[in-house]
Amino acid sequence: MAKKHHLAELQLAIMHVLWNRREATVSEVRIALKPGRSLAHTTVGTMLAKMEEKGHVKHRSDGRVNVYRAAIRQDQVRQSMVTDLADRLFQGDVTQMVCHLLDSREITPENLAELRKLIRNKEQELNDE
Amino acid sequence: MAKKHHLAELQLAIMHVLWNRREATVSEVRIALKPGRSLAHTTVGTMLAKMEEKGHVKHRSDGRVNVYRAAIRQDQVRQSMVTDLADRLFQGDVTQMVCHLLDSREITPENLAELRKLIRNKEQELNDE
DNA sequence: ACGCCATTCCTACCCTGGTAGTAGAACACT
DNA sequence: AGTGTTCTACTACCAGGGTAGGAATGGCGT
Repeated sequence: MAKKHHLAELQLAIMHVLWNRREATVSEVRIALKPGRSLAHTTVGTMLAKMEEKGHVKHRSDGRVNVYRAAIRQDQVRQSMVTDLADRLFQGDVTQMVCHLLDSREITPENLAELRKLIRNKEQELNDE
Repeated sequence: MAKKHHLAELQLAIMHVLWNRREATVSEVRIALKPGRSLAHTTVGTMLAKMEEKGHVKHRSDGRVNVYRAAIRQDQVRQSMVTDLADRLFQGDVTQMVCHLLDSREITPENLAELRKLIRNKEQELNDE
């Protein structure tokens, strides 16, 4: 039942690394973060430790190296954070939110086509019950 | 140019109060927050002061009472926070985000109809250039 | 006139995210 | 064996959100 997975900036970035490759050491995470974010090795390590306390990641020891992996799924986090924002910012009004989303960035005709399809499917689902 | 209006939980709640009524005193904000959130008078005052430093709200003095009002528009905040989340969580993939949004809560057929219309308008816009 | 009440201002505190230094273990090279 | 690198663990520190207590002030009821 949708625990509040509230991941902050850096934490999300780290999770993305972990979601992409199944496992990663501190160094690997640090390297992966490199473009755009130059952190000390220890910083990444500390962050991972904190995240482990919260249950976001797990680790196993391989020799003297810690290998981390995600302990929560990307869907769950996306789900929970999107829902959260929809509530906090739009009082749950999905339409409003999509509206802002469409205004917020460049939309290609392909995007719109996809969205149309998405909605059609959803309508189908509703009818099937 | 889309400043990062990153409003946290309580701050957003306060802004909502200020957006709904054009102006409010500390007490009024406190009362409005009451269902679900019982804060000391001073807490609300402190928060408003902090938010004023950041330029989120302004105030004028009416007698000995401070009357606060929003200094940023709801659209701006919505825009900036939605965009931000889309980037951080979906690398900017709007379709993905809408997809999660549709799964995240109860959608009525009316919602879907609205969304369809929204997309149609958007497609129209694109064609008009 | 005097004590009570509401209100602001200032200060303090705790927690979390983010950042990193320092110490110490383990290997690796010469 | 000595020096350097890499890694973890521990500790520290700052900023910001959130929370509130105490002091000061001015208004109000009786």
